Amino acid sequence: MPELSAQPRWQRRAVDRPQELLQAALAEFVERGYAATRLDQVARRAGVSKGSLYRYYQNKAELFKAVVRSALIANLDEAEALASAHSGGSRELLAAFLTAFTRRVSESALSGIPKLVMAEAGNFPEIARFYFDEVIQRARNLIQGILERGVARGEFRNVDTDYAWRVVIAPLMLGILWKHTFLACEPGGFDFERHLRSHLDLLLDGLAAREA
Amino acid sequence: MPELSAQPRWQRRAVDRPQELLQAALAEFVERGYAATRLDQVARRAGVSKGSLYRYYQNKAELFKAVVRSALIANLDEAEALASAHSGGSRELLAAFLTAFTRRVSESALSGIPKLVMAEAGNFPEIARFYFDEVIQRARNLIQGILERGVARGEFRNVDTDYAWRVVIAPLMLGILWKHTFLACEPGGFDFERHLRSHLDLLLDGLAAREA
Amino acid sequence: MPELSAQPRWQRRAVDRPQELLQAALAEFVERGYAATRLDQVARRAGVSKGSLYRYYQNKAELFKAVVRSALIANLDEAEALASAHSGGSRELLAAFLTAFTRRVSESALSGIPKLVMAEAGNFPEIARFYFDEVIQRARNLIQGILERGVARGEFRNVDTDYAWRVVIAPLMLGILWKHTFLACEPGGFDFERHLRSHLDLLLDGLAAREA
Amino acid sequence: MPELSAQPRWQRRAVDRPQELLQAALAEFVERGYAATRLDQVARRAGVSKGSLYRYYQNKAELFKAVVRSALIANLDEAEALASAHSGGSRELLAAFLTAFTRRVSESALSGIPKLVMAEAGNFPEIARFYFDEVIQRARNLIQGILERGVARGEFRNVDTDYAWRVVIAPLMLGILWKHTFLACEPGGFDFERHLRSHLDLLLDGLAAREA
DNA sequence: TATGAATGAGAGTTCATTCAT
DNA sequence: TATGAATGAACTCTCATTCAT
Repeated sequence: MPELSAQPRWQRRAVDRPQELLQAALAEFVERGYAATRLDQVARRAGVSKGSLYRYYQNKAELFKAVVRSALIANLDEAEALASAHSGGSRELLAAFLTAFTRRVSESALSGIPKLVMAEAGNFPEIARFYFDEVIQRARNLIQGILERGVARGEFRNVDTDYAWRVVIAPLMLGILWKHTFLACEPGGFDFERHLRSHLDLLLDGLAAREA
Repeated sequence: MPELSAQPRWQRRAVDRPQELLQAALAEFVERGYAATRLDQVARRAGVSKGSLYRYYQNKAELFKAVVRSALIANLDEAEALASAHSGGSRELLAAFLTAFTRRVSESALSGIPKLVMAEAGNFPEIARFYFDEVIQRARNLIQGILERGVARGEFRNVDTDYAWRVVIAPLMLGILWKHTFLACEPGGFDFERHLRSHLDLLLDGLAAREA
Repeated sequence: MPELSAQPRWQRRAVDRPQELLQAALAEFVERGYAATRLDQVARRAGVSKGSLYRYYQNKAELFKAVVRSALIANLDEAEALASAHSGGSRELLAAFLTAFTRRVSESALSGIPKLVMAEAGNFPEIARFYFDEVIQRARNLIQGILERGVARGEFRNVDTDYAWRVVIAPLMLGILWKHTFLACEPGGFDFERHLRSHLDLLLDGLAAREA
Repeated sequence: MPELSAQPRWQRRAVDRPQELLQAALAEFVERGYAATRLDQVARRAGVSKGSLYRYYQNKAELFKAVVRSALIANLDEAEALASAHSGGSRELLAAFLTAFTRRVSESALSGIPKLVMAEAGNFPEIARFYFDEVIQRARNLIQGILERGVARGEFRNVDTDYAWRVVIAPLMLGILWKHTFLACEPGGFDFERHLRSHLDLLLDGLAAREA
């Protein structure tokens, strides 16, 4: 009675497959970069055969794009949600956003994505564009919005918001970079919290001593 | 009949070749990343045959390291020189340094190196370490020194200099990133001068509005 | 329309492939030596693509070692079996062994292995050592054992068995050499049987005329 | 007065060059085999530039042939000389020849040549043929002549001289082989003198015990 | 449908040979 | 004439992709 025997060996979790593949691929791509990533290894990590990959993704480049897309999309919604919680002062709002983002970077493996995008932008212009449109632009809208609101309300000085938003964001990117590039070189490790505090301190109050 | 045999098929240029090869390789590596760069293409760009590369560099990895090393070494001395010109106030000193660095990034092709290092750090730990030791650490000494001097002289607030130096540097890195990753995505281009002004403005005076 | 798509372009033969590859490689290595053997050619001879070789053997050197190992191992057991058939006089035993070995050399393609090992010993010390340990030493034990037994039983003169075994073996090696090096040069060909008879005749009774 | 200055830097010893090159090449070819020998290395060993090689030998194959030829020719005359000293008994003559040859093998670097020829015979049929004609055939004439003379004079048994000569020679070849292939594997080394004694002992008197 | 053996284009690398100097 | 930089064909090896099973 062959029919009686339960689930056929494959199809086990055909539904979860894409997710598992994306996770495995994300890890490998972040670890080694696009070119140095072996599909063989991705498949092994996901617990499937190399051939099966091609059932879900047309080829390596498509897999890569899917990885980036899916990783970003997961994050975008949360960021947006955060942004709409705009009660309170602009100062607090900005701090809240930067804090939330820093937490995320320090904790999640997803922070590998920005690094990946930067590294492969030359070979994948569409990825760069996608990231720019979906991440950078949204971040810009968010930050610049906060800045303009703050200026309008008299909480912030009248800064050049068209460019200032990048300066605001820069230490976040540096944090990502540090985590993925120089962590191994720092003997004492890197304290994200302290970095955040330093960032907020300088950003809000500047370096200059105030005369009494 | 001198005209008969026109110019020779190739020339012996043992002295200049290494430099030419490094330049060609730098351009290709920055454009495509390590793995996607074809030695064939590097050679063609330098105007030699693929085999000639191997007279000067043992293999692809060595060529890569040589590219990074030579590009960095050229820059380090100047940075150091700049640092020793320490007359004047700390505020001016800091501004001078950031300005000089921004100019360099915006003008020279060498700014591709940091991006390259970040992208390949995972596959070339020694390169990451080298960059960290020779560039990052020097920059840290420089910046942190200026900060501490400024604090000591009462020109700056008493900030956490152990971490603040990274915040100071972050917009420079973002500038590099922008140039090499997102320039093509920005319809209006990127104005390094304005970015610098914004950076200095925020860094020195902060966001917060001062009460009268 | 079954005729439309004729036989498949290739077949999966994971079980037989290694053997087929070894055979093809053996032939090529013997014919040309290690360095002059092209993997391309080995693959073609085995009826597979170049890339397939690498599924079964890590690289050329490993393929070479596998060839030598597998060729030897096949033979060793038989030799051993032969040796244990030690009934009868020592004279007959020695003759039986030399005869069996000569037959094998004259008939099998495996006799190319010793020649190969000799030729490549300089570049593959491990192969030389492997051959020495697995073949030469066994042969020595076998022959020297027969000699000592013969001496003990009064069948042989009291010869220097520590060195004599090599003299006993020498004409076998010469036979191998002849087959693989000078066969084409001998207009009348080479008669292994006659060589063997000559060998046994001289070995057992020597050259010297006996006085009545 | 530029003419006054003594010998121009090259031409130093243009006459000796070929000899020096042959020596260097012999050493390299014996050490590594034909294919693995680098002309670069040969040139360096001879103290000239790679390009200069081509002034004396058309290409690698020609150099190889010249090496073999010159190495052999040096030896042949001596062997011939030895052969003509045919006073005394056949037994002594044979012993004298084998002794002389063994000495030569154990001492000179030229014994690498036979090994080289055997190894490369497949790729250089002309070399094999040359060696066969110039060395093997002469050796055969020599040995077979001694054997026939001995038989005719009643000093030797009536052996099959057409094949016996090879059996006589075999231990010499084995000696060469041992020196160049298995020397490193023998912990106690290899005593050529003892090998020779064993050879002569067995060859002349055989293994068989004589009944009283 | 899942597998992984088989493919084959293309990469890095080597080196005999040539030729500008 | 001697040199060694430059060449380029040819090789080993890799791996994304296909397809027989």
